[in-house]
Amino acid sequence: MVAIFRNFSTARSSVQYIPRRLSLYAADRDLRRLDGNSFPFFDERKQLESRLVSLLDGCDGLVQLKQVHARVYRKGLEQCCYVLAKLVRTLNELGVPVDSYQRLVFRQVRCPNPFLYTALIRGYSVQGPFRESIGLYTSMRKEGVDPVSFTFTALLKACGAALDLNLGRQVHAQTMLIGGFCSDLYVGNTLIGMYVSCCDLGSGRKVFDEMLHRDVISWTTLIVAYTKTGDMVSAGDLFDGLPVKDMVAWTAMVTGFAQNAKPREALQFFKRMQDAGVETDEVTLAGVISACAQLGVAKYAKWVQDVAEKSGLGPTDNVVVGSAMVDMYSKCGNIEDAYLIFKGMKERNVYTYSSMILGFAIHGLAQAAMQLFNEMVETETKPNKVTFIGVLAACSHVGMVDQGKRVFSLMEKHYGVVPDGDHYACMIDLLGRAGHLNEALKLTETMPVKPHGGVWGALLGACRIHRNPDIAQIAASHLFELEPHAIGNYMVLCNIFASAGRWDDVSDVRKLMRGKGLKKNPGCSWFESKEGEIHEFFAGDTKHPRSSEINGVLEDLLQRLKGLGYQQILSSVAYDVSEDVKKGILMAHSEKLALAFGLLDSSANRPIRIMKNLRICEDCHSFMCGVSHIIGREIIVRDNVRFHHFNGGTCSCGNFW
DNA sequence: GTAGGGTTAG
Repeated sequence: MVAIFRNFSTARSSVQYIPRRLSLYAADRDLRRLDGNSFPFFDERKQLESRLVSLLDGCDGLVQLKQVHARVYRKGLEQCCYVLAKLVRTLNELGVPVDSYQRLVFRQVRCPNPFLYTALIRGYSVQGPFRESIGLYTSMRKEGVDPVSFTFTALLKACGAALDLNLGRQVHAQTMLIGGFCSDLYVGNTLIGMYVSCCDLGSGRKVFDEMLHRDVISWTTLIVAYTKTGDMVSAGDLFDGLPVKDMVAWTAMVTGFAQNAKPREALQFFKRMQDAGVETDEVTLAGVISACAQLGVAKYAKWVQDVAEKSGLGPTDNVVVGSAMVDMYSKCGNIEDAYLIFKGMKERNVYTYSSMILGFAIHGLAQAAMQLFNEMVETETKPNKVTFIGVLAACSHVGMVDQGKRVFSLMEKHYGVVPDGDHYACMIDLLGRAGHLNEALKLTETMPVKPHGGVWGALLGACRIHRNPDIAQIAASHLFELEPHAIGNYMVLCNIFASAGRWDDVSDVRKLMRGKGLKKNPGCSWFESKEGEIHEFFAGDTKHPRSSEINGVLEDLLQRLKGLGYQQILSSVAYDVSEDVKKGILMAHSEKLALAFGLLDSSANRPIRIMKNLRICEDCHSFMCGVSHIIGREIIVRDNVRFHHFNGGTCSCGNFW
């Protein structure tokens, strides 16, 4: 593929490339120019052409389109590139495969003009095979037909879709070589897009910097490129310099923050956007809702639903907003509201179903998830890879090993979704949680794709549940290579060694962490008060104004639980200290502080909702179970992985998390 | 002909 365009720089002046087709095309063009409007025949023909084009415009199905095509023939316009280019464009829009119809139309034309060529090139650039676009461009040039600017936008799009940077560079060179196309605004913008798609942000930036004229699209293309690499600072700098900001540019920033796990910044930006009087549409809202989902706070969920309803973009009628809200409510711990939104939606797509299935999964409602999946496959909505992650996760969280294995084996055969590393991670999780650690290890070592951090992490997590320090060491050695800075992995291994009383190993891991300059993430829980304020608690925290009341509540709960036979689980402390110190550490865990505050603050009969940044420990889990029994109220804890619904002394996770 | 989207397991 080196320099496929080598010969074309001189194509226009080279006799060998100006054969029959060009002369025919030129003759046709000249004839029409000479004809002008002086002949009544020409006017008639023009009218006929326009009528056929508007007929094509109105076609919304292949049957209609074929009828119009037959009419084109009957009227003797089967060589008219103006009408045929429109026909090809309409076929492209309908998603008809280029080779099945458009190419046939094209072959019957003796001298295709640049627009007909471009229409076909565009077809390939959208649906592939992308390289066919280049092939067509090559023959176009061989025939001496000059490209137009949107020939290049189509070609560049194909290069971007094919992720072929080399080819993109060659097309870029062509735009400069054959006559100033690179100064066309559309071509410039598409060039930036091509470089960005091919992961060459530097070249995209260079095109942007050298453009004579830019518009808001040039800026936004680059802003999005920065947000996708996680560089929100550069994105923000560009945005600040953008002279006229439109809704799309604002949305790119809001969504960028949400996608980079900065939900508070996303909401702040959205508020700025509203203050600037910029309109909101479903895409903006999708980003805002995703930010609210990450915060997991009921107050924000209600607020954003209000905003959506007021903009006429409520979840009932808008599938994008609705799907995002299903996810948001389930991540706010409110699976009932998530399901209400889901049921109320007029249209549901793969995002809607996947969000709901994942919602059921993280709330431990495996049967509901399976049932919904079965309902889904009876609709026309095809499950995708995320849907299967939801289904497998649901099985995993309740130990439905056989069901999970069955789904996994049918994924590719029945639904055409090839299992990737993520799906294998789910399977390792499923087997490992259920205690089949050797089988899980074997699958990890024999899986057809290279296991990533998620796979070894699932195995390590299973070793923690089933206290297997030996397999844990194997998993951890891979993890420390793949994710050397992920503190959680080191902590899990510490905990596994601590539970086994292997304090020398604990100390080795701590040394390893210190050597890499890693520090444990402090445990943090938060609770939303009646007034919608967020109260944050760290482990061992005494800074809260009601700290002494909180301790009083905890002491009282502890005594009452002890009366029912509760014993503190000292192995949850990964420090080699005395029993009394361990007991003290356990009672100061952040989720216990949040629970006590929740009891002081919230209204009776309402569930107490606590959020936590780390996984809940065994002692807190057991404590929460007991408290839910004593107080007769539901306690919902969202840890970094899933939700626990504590009710009447048991948890929805079945002590299996 | 060019820009922004919601769901991802440990």
